[in-house]
Amino acid sequence: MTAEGQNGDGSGNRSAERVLRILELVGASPSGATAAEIAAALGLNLSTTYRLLGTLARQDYIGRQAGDHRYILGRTVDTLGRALRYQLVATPAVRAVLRDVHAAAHAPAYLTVFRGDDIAVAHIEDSPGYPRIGQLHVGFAEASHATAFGKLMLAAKDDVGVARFLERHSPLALTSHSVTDATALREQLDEVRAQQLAVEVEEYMSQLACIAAPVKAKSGKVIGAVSVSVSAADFSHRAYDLERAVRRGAWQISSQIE
Amino acid sequence: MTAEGQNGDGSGNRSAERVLRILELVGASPSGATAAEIAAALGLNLSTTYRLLGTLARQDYIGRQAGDHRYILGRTVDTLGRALRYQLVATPAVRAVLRDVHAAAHAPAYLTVFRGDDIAVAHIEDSPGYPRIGQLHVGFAEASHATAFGKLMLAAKDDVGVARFLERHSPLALTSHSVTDATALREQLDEVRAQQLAVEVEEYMSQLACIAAPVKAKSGKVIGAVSVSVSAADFSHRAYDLERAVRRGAWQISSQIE
DNA sequence: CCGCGATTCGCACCAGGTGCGAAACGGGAC
DNA sequence: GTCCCGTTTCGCACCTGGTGCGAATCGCGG
Repeated sequence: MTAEGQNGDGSGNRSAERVLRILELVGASPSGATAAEIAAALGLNLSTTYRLLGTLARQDYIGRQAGDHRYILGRTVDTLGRALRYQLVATPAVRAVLRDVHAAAHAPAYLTVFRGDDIAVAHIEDSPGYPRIGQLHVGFAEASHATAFGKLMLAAKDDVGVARFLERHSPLALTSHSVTDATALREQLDEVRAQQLAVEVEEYMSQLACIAAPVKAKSGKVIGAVSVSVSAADFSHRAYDLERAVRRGAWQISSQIE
Repeated sequence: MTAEGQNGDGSGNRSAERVLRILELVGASPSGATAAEIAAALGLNLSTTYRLLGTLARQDYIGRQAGDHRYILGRTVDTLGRALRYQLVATPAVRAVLRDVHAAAHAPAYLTVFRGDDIAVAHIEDSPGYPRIGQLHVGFAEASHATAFGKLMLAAKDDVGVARFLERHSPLALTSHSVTDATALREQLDEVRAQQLAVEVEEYMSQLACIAAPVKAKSGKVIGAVSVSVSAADFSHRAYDLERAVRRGAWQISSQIE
């Protein structure tokens, strides 16, 4: 290792990283990429590129539309994407709990799972007509200090973790109610820890309020959240019922784990 | 190469293939997999496994839930899955065309893209209340000789291609109207080629009919289909209008390509 | 029939990847 | 606290698998 690699860290392999990089690159261009483009973009030899593309194609990670010589993502990517969704939800029993929460709260119910600084939306149980968190869908979502489950995720971290998060995602003002001051936010998190509950009113979207309870592994570690969203107007007089609903749902899911 | 590889073909690399295999394996187990399990399943050395897992984790292809030591699929997989859907649909203009087809036909409109022997559902335009092809969603779908777009895909192939397809997917009888005889099917395909249109009545699902027109690249090659599904009862007296709608939609999309 | 991109093939070199063993974590159990 | 067991990282020597180059082949449009 003559210290000339553009590869930041020490350990690792090369071709593996390259295939993955290719995959991302192919995914990033809406109309796919040609072998030559890929080689150029990643600084690879053309032969090497074709060999790696072959490996990807053989396993159906990439493919090409009839007659075109551009590579685009393939069937396996689709399969993996679906698998991811299943992994997040795991059991049908979990869905059932969410359905109950939804029914009890008369509001959209969400199950989110925490993954480092990321938030994965595992499941959404909803019926038409309720105020929903805009553009939230199953899959990964941008973590935000302004959502109830975001607060819960942050509250699960220690000071270092919170600091690191804030470095990367500085607290933006999404609405006029968003908390943007780091100290104020830390105080909120203390409150969240004490109550084992996070509440947010119009911090993320105006007119919208959200309440979330922690899902815990049997070790006690917070690994996700059950939450519901309602209109800010409704929130004040229904707060207690909503709290009951999410607490109950989170408890049920927690006890189902493992 | 002492001819002892369990790897069927000649060319290829190893670690690349291994990462991909790991990815699939992790995706295949609903609750994820531990490093040890993966190593065992793929016959890898533990050290190697960790190194490869490290590569995958660093690029966020896999991750783990807080506190658990099982690996599950990560954020990048989600990103790629979404990218795939965009690649299939490409432009908003295409969606607009489908919307028009949907409106004109008063029926669900589908855009499918052909990829070898696979069919990818690129987009569905629908409103509640219409008879829809069961369980069809955006992403890859099993190709079938009993669907209108399946016939179109087959018609785009030469005799060898059709034969190869039939070897792998023998024509099953999904309903009492399904065509299961290879010769009869070939005749159907000739008709499809002549008409540049595929029709199917209750061959795939009873009570359901489907009509599809080919989308062509500027080279003239058939690369996909625009189709609609209606109840079999409706089909007879609306056939002409439906044909117009899909032909028009397919034409518009074809002319938009590139 | 020629020419130009895309794609595959062959081969020699050598650095990246592998496997092994051992060491450092980490967290329950007692 | 201490011991144990499973997980994860580290170091190192060997050598195989991967790379890059050039040439050959394919496929198509003119």
